[in-house]
Amino acid sequence: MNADTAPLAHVVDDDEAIRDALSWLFRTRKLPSATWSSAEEFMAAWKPEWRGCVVMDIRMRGMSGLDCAELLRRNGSRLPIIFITGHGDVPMAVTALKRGAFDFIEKPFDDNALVDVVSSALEEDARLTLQRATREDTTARLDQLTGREREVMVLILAGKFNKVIADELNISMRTVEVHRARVFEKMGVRSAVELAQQLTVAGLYNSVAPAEE
Amino acid sequence: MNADTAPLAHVVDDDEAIRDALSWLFRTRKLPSATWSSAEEFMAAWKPEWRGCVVMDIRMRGMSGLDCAELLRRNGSRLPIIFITGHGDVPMAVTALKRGAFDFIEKPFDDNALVDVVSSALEEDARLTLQRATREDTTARLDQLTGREREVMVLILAGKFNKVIADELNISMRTVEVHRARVFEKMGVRSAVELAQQLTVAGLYNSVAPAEE
DNA sequence: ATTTTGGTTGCGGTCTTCCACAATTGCGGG
DNA sequence: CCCGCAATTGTGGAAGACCGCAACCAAAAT
Repeated sequence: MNADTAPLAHVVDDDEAIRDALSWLFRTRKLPSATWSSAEEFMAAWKPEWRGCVVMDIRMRGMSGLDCAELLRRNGSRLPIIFITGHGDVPMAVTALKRGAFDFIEKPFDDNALVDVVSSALEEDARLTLQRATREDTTARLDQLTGREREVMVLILAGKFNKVIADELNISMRTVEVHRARVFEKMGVRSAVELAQQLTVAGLYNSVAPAEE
Repeated sequence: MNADTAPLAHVVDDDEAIRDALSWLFRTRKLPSATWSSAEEFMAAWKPEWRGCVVMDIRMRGMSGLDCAELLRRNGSRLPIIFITGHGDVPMAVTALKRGAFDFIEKPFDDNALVDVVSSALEEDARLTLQRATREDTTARLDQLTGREREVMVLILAGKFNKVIADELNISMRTVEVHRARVFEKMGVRSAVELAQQLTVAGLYNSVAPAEE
């Protein structure tokens, strides 16, 4: 794993004292971290493949932490975000958490508690990343299917016989067999059951085989 | 749907003025509700089949709202819980939400906002209830499988041929076929693909067919 | 002692799947 | 105009899935 994708706790705070304190804290606890002095700076450098988590002040000069989180989500990031704040109120915390923040911690915070939270955020990201990897592989395979193959696949997943599929698509059974074989080949499976299984673990089942009956 | 299972907004608050205000508010907005003057009273009456949501004060004489929520969860309830509080602090809100509370609202609250939250909580519960129904049906079917049938089912879901399954279990192919047919019959499906599909929508796939390969 | 239930097996046969070999049509790009 | 690709179809055969019928054994229940 190269430096760009190694998991990091990204500290985003416009207060240098806090950055230094957190940086020191994480270093002494063996948690890799990086610091950014503003949301703008962080967002300018951010890349989708970054792993780890974000530890961010809510109130900063320029872009707020909440807005930054929103922007991250919009850009497709799923990095767990831990907000820290000196003057947070309940509605703010509620909003942040309901929008998916990993945690919301008030200053002054307990060093051990914060390290624990960051650790679990890193674990969470590792878990999500792993899950996403198989999902992306499956998506890539799905993308190389031709339109007809996709149609056939849906019917296969509906548990229909080749004969029935042929009938519904007004093509010969033989053609269905060819498509079926190609689908299995491209999806890297050897049976309809394996196909269903793969789509299930990738969490893509419902997106290709809409519920019916 | 009888009176006991009709969706209700259960108001739990030891302040009669609040109970009356909420009761009136919900009544005028056509949201069915019931009131309870303490967590103990509510828990004593509570039944697992209750539908709707809970609107509860955090700070009450006797059992606190947080403890009551914990108790509810322990007893298997998945009712969405909306906390209201006059003197909440950030850590309390964070704790409540991270433990699964639906929302956390400070007094004085905006009537319209509260009604919106309760409405979405009711919708959420309806959604969960529906989902749980299919899940329970599937669980019931799963429960009537014999041990051997379950073993065979797992291997079927692993995409293995009857021949291979017979080999792994040291039984004849014919026996596998019999078990296979019974599994399909008891599960109410007609193919392995449908079986995988059913377990998927019921969210039980991973509990019966642990990831491997 | 008898019945029920779960697990087991064989036979024979039909239906489906899967595959190699062989070909045709239509479309877009070089 | 030729090439590559997607979609299409056919033939024939091997392999697997599925089914009804018939049966045996052991343990548990009645």
